[in-house]
Amino acid sequence: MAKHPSLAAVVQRLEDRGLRVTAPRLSVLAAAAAGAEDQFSAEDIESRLPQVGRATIFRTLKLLVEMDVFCRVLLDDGNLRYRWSRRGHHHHLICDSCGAIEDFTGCDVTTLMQDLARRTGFTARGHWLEVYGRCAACHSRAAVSQ
Amino acid sequence: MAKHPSLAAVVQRLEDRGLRVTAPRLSVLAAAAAGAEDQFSAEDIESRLPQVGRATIFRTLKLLVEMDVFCRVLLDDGNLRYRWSRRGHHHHLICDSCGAIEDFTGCDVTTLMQDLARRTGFTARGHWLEVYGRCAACHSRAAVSQ
DNA sequence: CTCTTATTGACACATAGTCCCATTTCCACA
DNA sequence: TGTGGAAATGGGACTATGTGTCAATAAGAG
Ligand SMILES: [Zn+2]
Ligand SMILES: [Zn+2]
Ligand SMILES: [Zn+2]
Ligand SMILES: [Zn+2]
Repeated sequence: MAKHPSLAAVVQRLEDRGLRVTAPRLSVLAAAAAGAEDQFSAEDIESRLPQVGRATIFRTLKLLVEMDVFCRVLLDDGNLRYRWSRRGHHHHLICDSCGAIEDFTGCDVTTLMQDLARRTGFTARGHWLEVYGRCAACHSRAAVSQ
Repeated sequence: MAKHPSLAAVVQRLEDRGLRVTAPRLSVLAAAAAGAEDQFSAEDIESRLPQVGRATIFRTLKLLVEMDVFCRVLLDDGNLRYRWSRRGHHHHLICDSCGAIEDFTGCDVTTLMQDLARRTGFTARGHWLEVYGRCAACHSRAAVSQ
């Protein structure tokens, strides 16, 4: 599975929404794909694109998040990262020790929500979940160095 | 159940940690208790306490969050609120329509986590969950106005 | 009452954005 | 191929939410 969708697919989705395919938008996509990491901060994009206005960068990030091209990841320290979205409902597993982020689908909070509705009369429309811990790679690394 | 713990209890916890009970700290607690809402922003506190330095307000908020006197609530729009913590592991149900926040204990994400570990080898240390939807009161209000 | 040390306040700086508006650019259509 | 109108941009000011520094102050133990 590719780290991120083809540019053509994103362009298609922009056009489908009647939005323009502009140079700044393409630059942001390129800058997001350029990093070694699969995650990036707004600042990363800014510094990779000094010729693009800051307001435009934030507008574009917001747009691409709305379009589910990128998703936001809330780190344990409260900082925010962006990441190519795997699209559709998913959450993130964030490794404390190496900082890697994995996606995690098959979120089964529904039973939790149903239980909730029964108990409190609150109907959930959505939720935000981030999981912090230690990834498999860091586990084996730790096991080896023991 | 009281909206917030007694001042004496908080003072006790400060002393237990060897921290000083100072006028600014007491003011922040008073300002947090003063609002009509059970939630408040850093800015609310600032505006209620013009005589207290901004840095002190943020330092105090941070301290009280660490002490689990307050908790942070992440709204759907990304804004942050503070709230008297019910203490211990819990999450929030945030009503889209009236903005009310309810606490929700008995979070059973553990099975989810175990499943996760089996599938991905990721061991969860903690998690952050906020639930957005519609509260019971807003449901009945909607039913009446139909 | 006095000493030590935690804490404060002022201010500069940082990050993550938003808002405004004149200018530019895309692109549908003639 | 040209062009008008809408969409998007860039620059700059502004906001919210913090953090870091440091000299001055004050809590509270003895
Ligand atoms: Zn790791
Ligand atoms: Zn989910
Ligand atoms: Zn409500
Ligand atoms: Zn939980």
